[in-house]
Amino acid sequence: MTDFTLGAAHRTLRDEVTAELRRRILAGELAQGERLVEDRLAAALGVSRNPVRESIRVLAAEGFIQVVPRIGATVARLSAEEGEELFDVRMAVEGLAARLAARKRGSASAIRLRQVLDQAKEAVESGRLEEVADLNTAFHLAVGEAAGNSYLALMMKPMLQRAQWIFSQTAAVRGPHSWQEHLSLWEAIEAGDEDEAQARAVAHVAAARRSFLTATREPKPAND
Amino acid sequence: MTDFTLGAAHRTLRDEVTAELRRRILAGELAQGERLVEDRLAAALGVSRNPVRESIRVLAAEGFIQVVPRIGATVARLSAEEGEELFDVRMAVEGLAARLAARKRGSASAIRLRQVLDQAKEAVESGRLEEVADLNTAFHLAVGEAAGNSYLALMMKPMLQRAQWIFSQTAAVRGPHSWQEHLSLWEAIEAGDEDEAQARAVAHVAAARRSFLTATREPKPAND
DNA sequence: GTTTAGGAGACTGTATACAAGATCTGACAT
DNA sequence: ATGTCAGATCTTGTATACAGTCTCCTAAAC
Repeated sequence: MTDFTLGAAHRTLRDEVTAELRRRILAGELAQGERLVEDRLAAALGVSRNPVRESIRVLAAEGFIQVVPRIGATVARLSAEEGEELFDVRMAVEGLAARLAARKRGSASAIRLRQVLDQAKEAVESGRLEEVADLNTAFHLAVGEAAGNSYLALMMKPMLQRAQWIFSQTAAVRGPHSWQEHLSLWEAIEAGDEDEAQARAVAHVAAARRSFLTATREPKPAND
Repeated sequence: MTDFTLGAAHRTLRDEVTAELRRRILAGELAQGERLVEDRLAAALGVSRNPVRESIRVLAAEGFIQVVPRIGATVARLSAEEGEELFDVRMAVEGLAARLAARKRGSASAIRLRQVLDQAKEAVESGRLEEVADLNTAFHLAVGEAAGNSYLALMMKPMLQRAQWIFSQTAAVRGPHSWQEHLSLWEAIEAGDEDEAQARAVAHVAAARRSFLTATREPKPAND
């Protein structure tokens, strides 16, 4: 069978492997610290070691995998502290993203924001939980893209995926309340109110941090 | 000849190729948009295509290289706008880094700050220009590491290298004045004054932006 | 029982091979 | 002169091969 995607739109095995490994890590199917043996991954995914190796480098650069030369790769470990630290970075970065998005209101990518909100509303109501998590990341990323700052978007993507990972690991789900805050952030962006947009984005991340903290401090033993 | 580095400290060819390609891009030896043919790079560096390919993925994740499936890799292009945009991100991120570093003052990595400052003073006085640029990046990164936030440091590294690239491309050198600001930032961090540290870091980046803007607006034609 | 040497097996790092798509060249048709 | 089509060439994507190192187990020495 030949492939049907042409030219630059072609998805290479490497891309698919990268996406699949990232998905498995985010979904918790690959546990923190778990050893990643190239041979076995390659066999499991039905490819050779080469695409797997390239994927491992990419995921290592994104911080999901730790590589030690001549020893091998493992899924990264996230201590509770490291989890909490990420929220500080997010507040700074996402605050900026919201501000810039408000400044640039009406750009083409602002439409995408509304789309994601609508999709999410539907997914929340029908209780498709995993999809909701993806849409959450998609919304935050869309804010980054609406900011019209190419490096900001580039850098936010792995940051937000890492945030999603943290939440999936701690089982701290926030539910519809979080989407209310998204809607409120969207309104501020649409209104072009920079200060308000930044404030709401920061408050939203701060709320997420609180729910992360209560989730880690009580139900589950910290994993260290 | 066998290698002398043992265990995890071993430097693989991939690591060396990555470092060398990054260096060539930062130094301008590889021009923006330049085509990167795996065969030729491999031959030029005396290795096989495999380490080169893995390097390309890493540098693409860092934003220095653009990869199009089945077409190939090119050195990324930086428009003047994209260059300017990075400063916004830097102000947010480095402001946070300085604040956290001040909060954590006295940590082991704070000593490193002073070391870099001393090395830089020497390098500035003897006019070793390329080394000064590296030390500038090293100082900013050291602030990030002194913040004691693992993701912050991880994410700042490519961001600062990108900043160094931008400056090397525009030939906007700031000289000793910049190091005065570094010293001043260091003092605020040492004093544990969070607000002042953040303010000085932001002001420092803002000053860098101004010097970038004057450099691009006048002497050289923008490369778009 | 503990320690150490040795060797088998497992795994990574690197090189090479091959298939398929992308690009270029030049001839031919209009 | 312009456009288009076929073939040759270049380049990437993927698989396979092999060498060197690391790990772990076993057995011998103390």
